[in-house]
Amino acid sequence: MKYPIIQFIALSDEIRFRIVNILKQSNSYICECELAEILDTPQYNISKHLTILHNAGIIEKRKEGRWTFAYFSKSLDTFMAKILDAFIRIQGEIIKSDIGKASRINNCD
Amino acid sequence: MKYPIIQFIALSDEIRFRIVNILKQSNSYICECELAEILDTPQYNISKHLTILHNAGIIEKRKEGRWTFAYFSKSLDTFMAKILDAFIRIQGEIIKSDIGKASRINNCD
DNA sequence: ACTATAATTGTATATTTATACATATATGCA
DNA sequence: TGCATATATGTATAAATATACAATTATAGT
Repeated sequence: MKYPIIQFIALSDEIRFRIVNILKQSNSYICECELAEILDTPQYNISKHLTILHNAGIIEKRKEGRWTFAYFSKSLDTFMAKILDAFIRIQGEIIKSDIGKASRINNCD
Repeated sequence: MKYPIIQFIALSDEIRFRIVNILKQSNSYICECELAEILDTPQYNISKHLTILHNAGIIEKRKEGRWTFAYFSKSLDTFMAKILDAFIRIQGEIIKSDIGKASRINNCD
């Protein structure tokens, strides 16, 4: 792939977009099993989507015991972070609906 | 499609991304046949990709005689325009290469 | 050591999407 | 009117991608 569209590909799937949205808006780290529950999809599905998001540099992973926590990449280029900020602002309320479902969220700071 | 990823889908294809990049960076309107030439792909292919970009609200079309000119949407939400600005800045030189190929470009203003 | 939980990975299938091809429409000009 | 150019569209195929399923690895607790 010659042109830099890897981030757009990563964000062009509904489940992946929702994952990023949850991580970004909640500013927290969440384990795979939690994401599987929130998004109502099997865990192996989340696992594969997280790999795609990670390869695009949008999220990071941290293993802790049995759990793998995902969080919005802190080293992500500021511009890319702004892109997502802007997009979330543009799109308004629709993409906020998942946040409430996250019960066991952990503050990132 | 419940979540607002239509723009990401539109930008997640290499040919479509290059079209948007050409239109955005050159700030001009370009006909389909010209795009087909620049991007070295059949005309019907460009036609279908333009439809997808148009449905995502990223580009506009203007018919003039035999030609259909495409141009970067002026009514596109300012934030979305900034998203693309930022992304182009992030990605640097790679996405500038198509611009030189456009010989018959027309200023948009 | 055994069991349960969490995640990963390989493969196979289903779905989606892009592309190819044929054809149709629309315009401009001789 | 006839012809060339530009675009659009329907359908069929090829390619890419997501999902399902099975199996494996890793960790924690009993």
